[in-house]
Amino acid sequence: MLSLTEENHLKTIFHLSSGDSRSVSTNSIADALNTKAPSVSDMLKKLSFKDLISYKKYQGSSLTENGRKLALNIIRKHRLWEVFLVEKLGFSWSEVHDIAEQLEHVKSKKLIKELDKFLDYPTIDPHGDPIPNPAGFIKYKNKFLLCDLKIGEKGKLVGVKDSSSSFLQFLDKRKIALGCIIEILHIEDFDNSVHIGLRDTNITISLKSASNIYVNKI
Amino acid sequence: MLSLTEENHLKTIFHLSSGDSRSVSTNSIADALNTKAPSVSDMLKKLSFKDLISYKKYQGSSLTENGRKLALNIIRKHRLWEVFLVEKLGFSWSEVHDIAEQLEHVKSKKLIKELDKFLDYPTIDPHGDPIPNPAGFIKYKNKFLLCDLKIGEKGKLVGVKDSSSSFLQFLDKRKIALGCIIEILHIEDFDNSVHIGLRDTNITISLKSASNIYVNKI
DNA sequence: CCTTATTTTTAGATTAATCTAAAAATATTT
DNA sequence: AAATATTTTTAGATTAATCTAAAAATAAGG
Repeated sequence: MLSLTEENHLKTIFHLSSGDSRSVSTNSIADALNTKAPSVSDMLKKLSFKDLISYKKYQGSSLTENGRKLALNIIRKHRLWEVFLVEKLGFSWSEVHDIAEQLEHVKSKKLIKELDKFLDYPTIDPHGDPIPNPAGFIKYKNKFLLCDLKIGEKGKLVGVKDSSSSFLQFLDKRKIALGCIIEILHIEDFDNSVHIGLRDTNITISLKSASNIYVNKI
Repeated sequence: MLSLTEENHLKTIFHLSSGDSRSVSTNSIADALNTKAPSVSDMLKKLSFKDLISYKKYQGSSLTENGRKLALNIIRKHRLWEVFLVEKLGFSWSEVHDIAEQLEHVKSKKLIKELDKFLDYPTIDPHGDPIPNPAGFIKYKNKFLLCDLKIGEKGKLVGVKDSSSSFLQFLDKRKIALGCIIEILHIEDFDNSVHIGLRDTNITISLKSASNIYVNKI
């Protein structure tokens, strides 16, 4: 049985390695978890001993197959709970992360099985991220950053890169939500800000914002 | 912010004092929490310092008004989650306790507010226990133990005293559920076992079982 | 009411998770 | 490639939660 801290480390390593077997630095884990490098160093030894990560001193760490399975299971739980909070309890997509961070650690196979059924087997969470299946398989869609579209191209919003609540609320204020059709109208030479067309308005957003929005070209 | 252990101690003191301001012994808390007396002793000091219990060495402890409020809030969460698990996810009443023990510690006022609404403001949990309101008020129904009914009297099952899953499964097997009408047909002189009439069968249960079933006389 | 039994607390250790400060390894830059 | 900077690890402490064993207080019984 994993402790809360062990689970959080596994999940963070997964996210930082982008689901890959890429090696992740100790400091980046510490930053992501709001903790300090020595704490992470200790945990890496422990997770390595349990064969959940492969770790050579000073060389970063990456998930083993076992570790990846466990990480994906936690992420599965997190995302299913997010769907529950939005679909059933009426939360906004900007409010659910912190609550799901707690719910994801509740231990019960049956609970997640029944929750999945109750939600009618969703495949994406409220931010557009794919929900791993019970076996730990995750299906990535190929998608583009809004900033990579050319002028005149249109995309359908399918996700965000950084789903911090401040960015999600920024989108809410502008009525930009999952599924919106966005057209690139113009890109400012001066600061690369992006003029976009929505259903019934045109607005300008910063390059940083446009680099945080995933779309499918249409 | 209370730790998980602090929350569990408060809840246990509430249960052992039957919701009263009665004083509770250190050992009884240790037994209920599957821990040892010295651990409880330490925790009592801490909770006393935080003004959540009143505690004089060697004299047992009881909840303060603050402590009672917090305990009832945890119990509220526990019971709402139990309703969710049974009503929405299809769990049996014998399966929900351990999962609710975890869910009750999730911190989010809004989560419980919305869950309550989603469940349509239930007032009792799947075992017939009353759900405290958000202000920490709990409404006890006056109810009788089945073993206290006289021969010929009838009662409607409204709760169980000890809701251990083994007892609940015992009831399930006999198709005895919340709301059942039970009539006392006969009490054996020899061992005080109780012969009861259900909707379409008569069976015999032990005195111990009959002392664990709450009914409203009808 | 004094002796014995029980309960409760204190004392002292242990484990997990954390930290700061210092040492060691790796990376960078002239 | 030597000097400097950065990253990572080790060393050593701290806090919370736990335990066992021993001491202290209370309760029970003759």
